[in-house]
Amino acid sequence: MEKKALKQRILESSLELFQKNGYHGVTVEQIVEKANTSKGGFYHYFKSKDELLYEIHDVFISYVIKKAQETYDEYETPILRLCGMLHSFIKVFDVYNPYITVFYQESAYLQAAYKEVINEKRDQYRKLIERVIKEGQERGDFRREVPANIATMSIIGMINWSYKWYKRDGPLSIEQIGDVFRDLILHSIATEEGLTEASEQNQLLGKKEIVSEK
Amino acid sequence: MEKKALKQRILESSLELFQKNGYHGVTVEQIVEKANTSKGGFYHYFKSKDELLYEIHDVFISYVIKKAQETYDEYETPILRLCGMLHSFIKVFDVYNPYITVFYQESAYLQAAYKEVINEKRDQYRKLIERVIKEGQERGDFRREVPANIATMSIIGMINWSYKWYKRDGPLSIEQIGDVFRDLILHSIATEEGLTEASEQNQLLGKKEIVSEK
DNA sequence: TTGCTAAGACCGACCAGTCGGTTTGTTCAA
DNA sequence: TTGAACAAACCGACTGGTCGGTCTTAGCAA
Repeated sequence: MEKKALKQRILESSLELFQKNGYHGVTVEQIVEKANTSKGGFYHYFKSKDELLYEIHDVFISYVIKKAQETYDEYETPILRLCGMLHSFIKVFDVYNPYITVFYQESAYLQAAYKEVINEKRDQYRKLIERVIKEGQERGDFRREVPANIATMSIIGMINWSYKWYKRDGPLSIEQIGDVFRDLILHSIATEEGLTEASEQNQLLGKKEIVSEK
Repeated sequence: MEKKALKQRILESSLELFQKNGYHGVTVEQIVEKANTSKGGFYHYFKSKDELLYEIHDVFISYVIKKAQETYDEYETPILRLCGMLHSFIKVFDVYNPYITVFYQESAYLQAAYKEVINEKRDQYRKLIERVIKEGQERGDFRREVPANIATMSIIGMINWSYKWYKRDGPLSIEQIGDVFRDLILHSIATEEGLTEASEQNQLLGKKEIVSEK
């Protein structure tokens, strides 16, 4: 934590500390010390500790939305779009890992005004996934009897929860986990036709299908 | 909050407040006021605010484990066991709703010693589900190519996440959600044979299959 | 009288945020 | 080229308020 711009240093230091001790388990004093600066430096860049928390939230959710939207635009079919979004979101876990923990653990402590902004964006993300699923149902790729909103939340839940157990240095790589998630999700909502289409398309893109070891 | 034993009143009051404002967003003073007692009353029953948090965690996770174990013992086949455990866990959301929120939101703030005890129990629960899945794979009910540990965490994640969006007075009943979850999970991990077996058995137990509206 | 339960005034540590200041960088007139 | 004038970046001692926890006292049942 040295040469970078001070604001960035503060963000990274706080993130690391928040992840370990929670927002309320960390004092501004500690952040300032880890970032190698002072109270003055901190309050020069942030109006308050609350604002810092908000900024962490906003950086993260904005990035996730951007990635999802890009993926949506990149592909044409619901299946490819869904797989792509899964893939991109899973990958965020590697890069933005500390952000994620703070995002899901501490959002309760956002001030009301900030919380509203974040919830708005969170909803935007949800709606994009739901849209992909609905389009897939219309096209016959996904089973129509599954309520799209519940399916959406299931998928989001399944992935999001991994922030609780996934460890970068654990036995499972993020790619492995992503492949299994894709497999599970496709099997859970795709129709027969959708499933075969999916395995064809994913083969084209060089994505691994999970297979029995023996 | 009146007639009941004071300890229970304190628990319920704190739960309600924690759910709304988070552990650190609530003072002992507020708890005491809502429970219609005093600091003296509070510290007579709890060594500290931390201990109260621990007790909330413990009551919840112990109940969940007990229910899961009972369900395991009640049924014979992996499919019935899994469906039963889903059902019982989903139902906990209605009864123990405030506990769940606190459990998943505030466990970061448990003191190290307490945290260890809770993690131990949490693991116990995870292993029970994983066991059912592995037994199902051996029996040919569940697809063998799916890693049991990831499947377990997917299922847990899917269900757990619903504490973030499920509302008791929302448009979706807990039974509806549970039915959809069961459908999604079975489709995601069951084999062809497992699926047909599941629909037969669930029909016997009077559980609804989800169907297209039109 | 004894012993459990509870009341509530009080304490002291802790911590977000302030404020008067210094240092560093930038601009521009002479 | 210089250095005066200004501004932005950064420092850290201090404060005011908050809140978990203590302690003395009081009610009351047995």
